[in-house]
Amino acid sequence: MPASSSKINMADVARRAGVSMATASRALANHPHVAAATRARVLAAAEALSYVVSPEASRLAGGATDRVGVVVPHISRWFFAAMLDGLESVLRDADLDVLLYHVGDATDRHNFFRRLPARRKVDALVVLGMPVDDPERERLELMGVHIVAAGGQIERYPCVSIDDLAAGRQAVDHLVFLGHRRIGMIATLDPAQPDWPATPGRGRAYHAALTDAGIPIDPALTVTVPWGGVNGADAMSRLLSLREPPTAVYAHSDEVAFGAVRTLRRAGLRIPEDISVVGIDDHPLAELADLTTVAQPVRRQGELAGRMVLSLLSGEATGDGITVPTRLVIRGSTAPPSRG
Amino acid sequence: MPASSSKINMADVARRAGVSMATASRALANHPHVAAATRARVLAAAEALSYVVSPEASRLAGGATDRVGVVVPHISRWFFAAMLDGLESVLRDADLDVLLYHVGDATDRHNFFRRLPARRKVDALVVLGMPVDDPERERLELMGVHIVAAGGQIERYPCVSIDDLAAGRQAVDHLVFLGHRRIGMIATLDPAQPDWPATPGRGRAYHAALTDAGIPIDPALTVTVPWGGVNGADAMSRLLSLREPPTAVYAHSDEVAFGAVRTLRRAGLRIPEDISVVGIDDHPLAELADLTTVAQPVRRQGELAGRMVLSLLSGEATGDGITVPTRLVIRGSTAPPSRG
DNA sequence: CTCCGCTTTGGAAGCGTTTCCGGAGGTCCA
DNA sequence: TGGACCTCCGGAAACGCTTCCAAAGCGGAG
Repeated sequence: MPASSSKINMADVARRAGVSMATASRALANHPHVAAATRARVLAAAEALSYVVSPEASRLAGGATDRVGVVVPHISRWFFAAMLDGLESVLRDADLDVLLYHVGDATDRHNFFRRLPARRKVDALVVLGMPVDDPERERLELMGVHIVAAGGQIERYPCVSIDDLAAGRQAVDHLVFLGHRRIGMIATLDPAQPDWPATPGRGRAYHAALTDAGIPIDPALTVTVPWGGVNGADAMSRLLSLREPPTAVYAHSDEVAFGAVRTLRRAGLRIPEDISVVGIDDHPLAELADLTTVAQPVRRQGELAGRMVLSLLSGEATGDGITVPTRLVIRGSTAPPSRG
Repeated sequence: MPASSSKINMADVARRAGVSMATASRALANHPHVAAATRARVLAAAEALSYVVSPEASRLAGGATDRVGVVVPHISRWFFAAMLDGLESVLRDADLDVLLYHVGDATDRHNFFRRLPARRKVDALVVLGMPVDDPERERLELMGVHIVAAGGQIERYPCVSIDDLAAGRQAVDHLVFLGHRRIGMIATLDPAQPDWPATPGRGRAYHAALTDAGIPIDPALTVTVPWGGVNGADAMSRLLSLREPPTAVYAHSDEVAFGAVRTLRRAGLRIPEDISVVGIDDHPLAELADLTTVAQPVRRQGELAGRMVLSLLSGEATGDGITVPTRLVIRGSTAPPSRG
């Protein structure tokens, strides 16, 4: 039992390599101005002793934490989980640890931003699908914490996301193209941030598409509900109870569309013969449900956000943001309306 | 601009409170043998200076990291994400930070366990739905890292999970009770750990239930596929191509069942009139899909795992594990067979 | 041949806590 | 009244690293 295994430190490595601690530190940290041979000797010694630098000591002495925080409003939603997946893979490959923070409502968020930077726990922060206001941002930058946004429509920060307006247009234009003129919309809002419409672009797209097609906008055809499948089902019920129900429905997200489909099926309506349904996201189950949708590369967005963090940490300037493309995926839930 | 705000340390607090650093440290850490008045004075000083102890320094000097790691085989699957959600909420309430590690195949896992404990990055580790072998466990315990398992069938470690055998029986017994005698099973395996059947209990349940009901077991009625919706669809196709297809299907998880449903619908079969389908998990979309399933409290399991970590960290002994109950949820995807 | 400047290395001063050790004062009982 | 013991507190030594400052070695320009 190598009882020493837990006590070896950089001094041991330095001794074994026949150099000073200063040199050992430089070699291990890949600093310049270390002779190749020396560096190799140090690395070999470290390997032999299976030595790893103590993150705490390193950080205390001025190094980086090698940790990045991720702030998520809803951990268990597919969208965020998939994003997190991509993000984590990139960060892990770069030997960075991922600290996960769930931040629900505005109060949570406020507390979070107040406490986190206190003693730098992370080198960078990735904020998924929620806003960051100026004071918060300033505070973080002051403490040397970089910040990247993803999956939201945050304009003022380095950010990777889709173009919600374009995505929405792909969905609604598809319905218009099929000949629908009475098109319902199920918009969603985040229950945790009720005052902040989750995806305003998707709503604007609806109006723009109808206007462009010369279709008058009937406010009764828009229903806004908190995100979620059952709420989507409720929304659809409301739409069905209209004197003149829509012949097609545009849901802001696939999960909501699934709910709508349930309602329609229970009402005995056939999809797409009696009514068309289109969603956004391309949730993995959308394929199984045969749902027409607008696909967005979710995991990829997480990866890109990770890359962004990496370049930020390495001092490179990043562009102001990346917009990833979306793509209409036509499946069996949409068809021309049966009657004019 | 309080330029000093980022430089205040415990010495400042101690000075302001008129005590030594030793006392300040004890007061802040809630140690005994500190006069109440003194403690109050220190706390007030800390508050006034909005001081927070440096985790790095604290750890370096012998404290805890106040971090716990979570190891997950698949971040974006609902099951793991939901578990993570519950876990994070408990841990965050206890002021512990959550480090997220995605570990895919066996190689990943090996590397992970080799590297992690090197320099204690965490006080405890929660392993979600994957095995931990004895050497790994020993190593961790040696380094003072506690370990808790969840969502798996790991018997030898403090662990929270459902009883897979019981859950499977609830599903299959239900089909038997309805009068089905020709029951198919879609079993899954984890693509990342092909040699380690994901949920052996669910398979055993099938055999036990049929045997108890005096139904002979036809190996052709069992199809094993990698986890996932599309694979579930494939499996169902294979089952349908049998000379004598089943009148009911038991899928090891809801996502897989969704795939099966798709295949059945495409084949023009009605559910439940022509064929019954039952899953396990009670995925949020199962309700929308009207799928009969066996519900398990996923988020709750995460919370319980979190509590377990908490008591482990506070030195309390935990029982060897917690088994949470499952519950059959009968929806519209199951019914008696149409013909004997 | 000397001086300048560059690369490479070592010494040592922190970084901000925790905790061991010891001392001061007070209480309680014989 | 004199220990024995306990509570409360301060001094100072770690903890393991990074980096500033200097110094040593060496090549080439003048």
